[in-house]
Amino acid sequence: MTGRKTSSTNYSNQIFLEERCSLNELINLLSKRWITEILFGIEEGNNRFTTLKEELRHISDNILADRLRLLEEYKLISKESFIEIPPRVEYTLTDTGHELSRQLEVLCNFSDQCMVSKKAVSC
Amino acid sequence: MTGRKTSSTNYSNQIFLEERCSLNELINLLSKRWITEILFGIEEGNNRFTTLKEELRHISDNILADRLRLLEEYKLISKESFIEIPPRVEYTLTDTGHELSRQLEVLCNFSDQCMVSKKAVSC
DNA sequence: GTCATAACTCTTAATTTAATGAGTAACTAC
DNA sequence: GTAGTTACTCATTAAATTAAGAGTTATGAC
Repeated sequence: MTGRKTSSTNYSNQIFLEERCSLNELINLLSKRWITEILFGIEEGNNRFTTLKEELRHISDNILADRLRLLEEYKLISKESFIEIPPRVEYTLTDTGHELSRQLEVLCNFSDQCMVSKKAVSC
Repeated sequence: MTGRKTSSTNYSNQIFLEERCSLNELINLLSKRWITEILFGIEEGNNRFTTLKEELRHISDNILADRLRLLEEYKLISKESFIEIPPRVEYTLTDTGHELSRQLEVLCNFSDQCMVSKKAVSC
């Protein structure tokens, strides 16, 4: 999870795209592996680190931690820590998070119909 | 552009996600760099390799070729080749492609409002 | 005193993705 | 006969992303 090399063409191209359209910024976030499932999981009330980890059986700890951090940074989820031993932390969707989730469900219906098995079929 | 290693955890996790929800397959496609801009470009009538290359100033040839191939494979665009010298090839959106483009515009409005400068603001 | 627990962090290694730069075909204009 | 055109392909290198595995902290249960 070390930072990017901001002097690379790779980086400046990403910036070019994000400046052209904020959709590219959103897609860049959504394309991080596991992130949609984490968002949907939290929406459905699966709101803790360990239970999310159980649901998404193959995710590794550092990735889950990173994704939760990202979602919080983008204000799509918020985090509440309870001072207990062992610690308890709960995540919930923000209003923006709920709105995104709703939009993604629409897109999901589209992909269900149109992305069957690696190739689109006519809608 | 060589193939993936299908025995990796990286690969099997991607499959796990795509089987969980087809949205992940769609996002995986949309997350390929430049692909949304190519889709929008073609929608707006910028329908040739060279002109797309000019519009997206920093894209490299092999990436553009790969993205066009992908979009065609997913039946979001179709390709017409004219037997001329120098060759001429034109791309157009399929019905599915138009529908996707429409859906992405909605998502784009969302991201315009909510992804201001790397961090979401309340809607 | 050893183990378990939750929610993480850190380093390193494997894998995937994107970029660079050269090359191709077939013809036209100069 | 040299350069220019379009729509590509190919091999190599650079960079980014993901995964693996160990470590942390404070406490309660045994």
